[in-house]
Amino acid sequence: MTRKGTLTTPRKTILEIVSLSSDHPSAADVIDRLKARGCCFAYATVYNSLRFLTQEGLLREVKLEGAASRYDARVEEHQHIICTSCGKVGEVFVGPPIEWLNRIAAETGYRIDKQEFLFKGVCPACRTAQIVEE
Amino acid sequence: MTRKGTLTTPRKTILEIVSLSSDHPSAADVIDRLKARGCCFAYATVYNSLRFLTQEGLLREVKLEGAASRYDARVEEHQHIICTSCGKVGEVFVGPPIEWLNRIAAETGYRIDKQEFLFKGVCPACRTAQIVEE
DNA sequence: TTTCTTGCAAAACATTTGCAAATCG
DNA sequence: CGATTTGCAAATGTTTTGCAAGAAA
Repeated sequence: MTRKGTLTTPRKTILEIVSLSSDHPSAADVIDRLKARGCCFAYATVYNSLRFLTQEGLLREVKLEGAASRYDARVEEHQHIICTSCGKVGEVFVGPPIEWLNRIAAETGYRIDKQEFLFKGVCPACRTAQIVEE
Repeated sequence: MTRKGTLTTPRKTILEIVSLSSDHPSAADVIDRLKARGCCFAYATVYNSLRFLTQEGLLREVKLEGAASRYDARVEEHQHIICTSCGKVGEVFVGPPIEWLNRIAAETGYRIDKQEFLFKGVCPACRTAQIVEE
């Protein structure tokens, strides 16, 4: 079942970098942080490693704003909320009500297997800032 | 308020193409369909037009699977569900319960302004096909 | 004529691929 | 050894940019 590949040095290092980051780094961010540590792997290796780690369930790929995929070491089911003012990404652990999902399934005829939700709004810090500005 | 630009020929044609499509075409799809009609504008013009039409509220940009942005002439609030088997994209008009949104706002501290939901599952046709296969 | 649009080609990104060399098992 | 993984550079796909020429107000 767990047809594991090897947790090689690049893979282990990249997993560690993402795990220590709370900001959902992109591949480019990972490369920057590798450089900051004084080590560096080929682009292809970084992308391959991120794909490998995602397939193994050790990371989750998330698509937020912007073109680049970002990676999250929190693999538990959760969603994201992004601040339209400062870009800060929050985690959302409150799952959707089952009745709502059932209604969608009934109306569309699709069987629902997975959901990816992205909320947009204003984070607490920016809300405070907005009030001060007025 | 409605600081409108001009609805030029390229813009009008591209809006028409997206409006007549029910499959949320990407910029590349639009270019293909333009060619099929025997007319063709510069890449930049297609991208500019799509951005313009989106800003004017005549189209909506949607990010589904894949790298390319796709465009939807249904600008009313709704969400999407994609079949993981055949890729067919369905529309979801059942909005989320307000209590759930309130709970998320309370737990994250964010003010929620907008949501982008992508459901994944199996469409009716593919579900039938799956049953037949067994 | 002043401003907005278009066309074109090049640039900018994000990501993948092909292949030889290195490493793992 | 045979299979997997890496590095590198080039290719791919998507979107943007710079700028001159053209169309609109």
